[in-house]
Amino acid sequence: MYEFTDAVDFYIGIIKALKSGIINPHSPLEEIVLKAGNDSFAYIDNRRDAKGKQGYDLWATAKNQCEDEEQFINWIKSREIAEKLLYSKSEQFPDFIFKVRKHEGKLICGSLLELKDSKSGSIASFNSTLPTKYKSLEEIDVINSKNLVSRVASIIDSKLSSERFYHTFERRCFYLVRTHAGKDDKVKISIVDGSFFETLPKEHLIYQMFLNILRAHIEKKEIKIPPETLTQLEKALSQVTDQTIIASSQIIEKASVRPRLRIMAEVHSEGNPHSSFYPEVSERSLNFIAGAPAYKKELAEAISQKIPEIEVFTIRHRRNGEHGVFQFLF
DNA sequence: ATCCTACGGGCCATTTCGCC
DNA sequence: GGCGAAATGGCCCGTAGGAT
Repeated sequence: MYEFTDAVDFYIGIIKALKSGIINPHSPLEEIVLKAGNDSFAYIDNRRDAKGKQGYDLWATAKNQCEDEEQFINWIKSREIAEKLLYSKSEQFPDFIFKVRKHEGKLICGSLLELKDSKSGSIASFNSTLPTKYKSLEEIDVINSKNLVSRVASIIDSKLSSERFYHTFERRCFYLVRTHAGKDDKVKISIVDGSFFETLPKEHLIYQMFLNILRAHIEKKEIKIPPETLTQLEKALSQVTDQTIIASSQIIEKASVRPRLRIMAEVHSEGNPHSSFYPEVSERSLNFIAGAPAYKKELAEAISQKIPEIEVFTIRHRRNGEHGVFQFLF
């Protein structure tokens, strides 16, 4: 049992589901996740369709522990979950959270999973939530400006949610990425470690962005700003770190529109494992791609033991170094 | 000629606000 | 406290023009 166990189990789950034919490479990503994930989630963002379309009830286990429906509803309400939220589509970050586990006295797993589906070869844009390697539940609450996600997760994680570091321990972020969706000969699907996308702290990314905009204007208008002023500005702008504040629409005096600034992020091809940068990642493949320690020998052996036809190799991310790739061809 | 990337855009569900 | 409107968060598609 190690940090990546939940993601690896999930990867194996997808392969098994593909092999058995209950899903195919063109099934909706949500369906792939739910059919492969088999009761391993502590949070599902779209609980409405999970239940309605895929027959996956996040609350099934919790319900079974209650005597009847009424008792369950009362219990949920005592945990500050309104009944109408049980099966809603919350549109919060993230799409899925795996259950936490305890190993040698420490919390592990509980990884986050985001879905990105795209008809083209590039990864669908990130809107408002910049991709990172780790996030804690506490940070998720800040991103969402509410704590629905952590409330739901802690109910499903039941006893383990009272562990001391439950809300603060850093959880791995994984991204289930599909490119060339619908094209049978070109489609690629990968579970990608957030480290593939995050090569700089996101705070750095944000203020550099504002500085770039400023520089471009200075250049275009051919105006001179003393270097000291720019240094001061850089210092001031480095305080701009909170995407929630950035993304809220703003009231500008005398304006009858409220401008809204949302930071979206497009993945560079060096950060897209499906791009021509990484020719080793084949078409018609399902991959698990992660930085250290994922490609350590023990893990590779454990995976190969379960699914012998998986190929194991490494690719080199220009900025974040070696990443292990587990590849299954379909 | 074909592929790829950057950018712009459309659209919609849920949540919160604020009025009655 | 209920209700409609406004605010917010999110998804990913289409396309022009550059790269190969």
